[in-house]
Amino acid sequence: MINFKSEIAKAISKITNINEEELETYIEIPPNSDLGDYAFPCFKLAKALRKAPPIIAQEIKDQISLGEDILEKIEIVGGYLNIYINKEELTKNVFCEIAKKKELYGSSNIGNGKNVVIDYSAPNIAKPFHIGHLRSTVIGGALYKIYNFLGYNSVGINYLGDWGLQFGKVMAGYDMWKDEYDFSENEIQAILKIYIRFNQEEKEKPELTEKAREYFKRLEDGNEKEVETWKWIRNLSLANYQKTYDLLNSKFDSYNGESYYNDKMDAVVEELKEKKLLKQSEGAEVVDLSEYDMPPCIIITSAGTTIYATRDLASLKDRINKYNFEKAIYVVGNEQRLHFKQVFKVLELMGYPEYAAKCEHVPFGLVVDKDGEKIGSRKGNSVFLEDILKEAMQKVEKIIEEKNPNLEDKKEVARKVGVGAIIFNDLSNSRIKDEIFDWDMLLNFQGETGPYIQYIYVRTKSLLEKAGYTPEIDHVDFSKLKEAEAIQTIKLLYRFNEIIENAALKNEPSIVARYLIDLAQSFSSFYNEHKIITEDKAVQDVRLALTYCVGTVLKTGVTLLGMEMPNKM
RNA sequence: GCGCCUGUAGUUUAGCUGGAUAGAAUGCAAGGCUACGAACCUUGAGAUCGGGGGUUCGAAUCCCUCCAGGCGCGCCA
Repeated sequence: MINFKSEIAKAISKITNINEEELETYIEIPPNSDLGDYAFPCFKLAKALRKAPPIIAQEIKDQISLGEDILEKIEIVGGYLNIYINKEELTKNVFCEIAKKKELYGSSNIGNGKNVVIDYSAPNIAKPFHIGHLRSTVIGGALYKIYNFLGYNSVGINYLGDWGLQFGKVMAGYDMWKDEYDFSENEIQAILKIYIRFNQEEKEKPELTEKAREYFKRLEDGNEKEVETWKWIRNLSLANYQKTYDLLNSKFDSYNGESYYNDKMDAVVEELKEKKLLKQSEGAEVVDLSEYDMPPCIIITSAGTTIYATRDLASLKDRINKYNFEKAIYVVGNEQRLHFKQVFKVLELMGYPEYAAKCEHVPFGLVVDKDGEKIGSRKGNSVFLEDILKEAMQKVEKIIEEKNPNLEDKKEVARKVGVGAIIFNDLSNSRIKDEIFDWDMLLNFQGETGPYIQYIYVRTKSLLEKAGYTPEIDHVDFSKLKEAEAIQTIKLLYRFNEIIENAALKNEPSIVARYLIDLAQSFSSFYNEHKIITEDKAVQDVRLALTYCVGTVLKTGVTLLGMEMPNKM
């Protein structure tokens, strides 16, 4: 495909003798398509060239040499150089590329097989998998697919919270109260009930905490009975989580959680000691970070135990050795910003600055309820993610009954649309802001939503089927494409790869989500205004090709976000 | 107290390496199905870009300051 932007930059570079890459970053897309397809703001060069912007613009316009296949015309408006590109050539490029690459259109190999380790989801075993875990799971899952699409080798790690005092609590509670609960139907529910009860009773009976510590100590020491119980609970939880992961289409390459690093932390502590980074402070062993305006990073508690920073360092070292990563991404809540800043700094001080520079914390806002309260497991207002997904599916099924009662595979469509609605809702807004969890909003399928995109896709698909269309670009007569009819949509299609690369650069899947909305809206307006199937065969061919291209890109984009496209809805 | 994040139509928001008229969606008002699918489309009203300074040809965007909300600031993760 022709890269119009870089061709323009190259041509301007020849005239001005300014670095091509620099010029390319200046090129913008005008707010209004009447002002051209690309714009070059000449103010940027005024200082370097010591000339007034309009003069620069005139000079560039007079001297620029770009082939007819690229350039249609250039106009000067204010200090801007408005560049109109050859639409026919653009369209040909886009159509041919999509027909050739199909659902790989937009992909690239800039990742070149380098490993990107993505740490996401990470539920706490023995605690409910609730709505709070949705964001990490969904954002991480989208990044996983996006990086793969760009040629990276994504490694998804589910850093399970499968170790710690919480297990002591569950085991102690289980031994005390197991006869009071029904384990025959839903074992995991019973365990959760025990855990919640333990936490409540613990407030009045501190001796329960002691008891939990004893149980956990026995687990750490490898006592057979506790280890067996631990395995049982872990497997049970994993099987339970898998149901949610199946619905969300989440994949992981490793489930190495905290327990996995249990025996790998001594080495880290030793290394820190060797490198003289550890300091005694208030009975604990810490890495002093005051030089970097940060509080100290605790490595060993005053009780002599390790802590999450220790585990994160151990896991980082493990990931360096195993994957030699190009990037290590942690999709973890905003509240842990400082923690990761500290851990990455300690890694740097340990003598791995090149890897520390490749570590990125990808934070996201809380999921809060309508009153702005954090939704957590402690207050008992927890909503299981699985139940939410199921409720969304039921809601969609009801809508299908109303709108399209004769639809085949209602359940399957309801799953794709309902789950898609929730995923898309989570991804369409900027990561860092809090997400308000509100049933009415979540299940409002109007407007900028997943179902809207799916609906537009289904329309493209049924239209192509009706026309018996197969993607043969050769017979398309591109001169038949009148600019005003579809060019906005085609320009969007052209930018798809740029969008994906930008989303990866910023670790921001919402860029893709919003792009898909734009594309769907753009096509939808086109579709509504113009008959696709018409008498004029040549025009029809162009429009069908466009329809095919839009459908293909919508599907690819949606898949990257972890959603599925229904064939009908 | 210190640090970080957030503040844009009634609501949810895009734009934030400064650039052309601040884009959407929802809700509201009006219109469009004898069908290439109305879960759609078209049109309209609705914004002191949290307040105040500053930097400059130009600020929602950069700097300072204040206000509001959230998160974090040593042995939970």
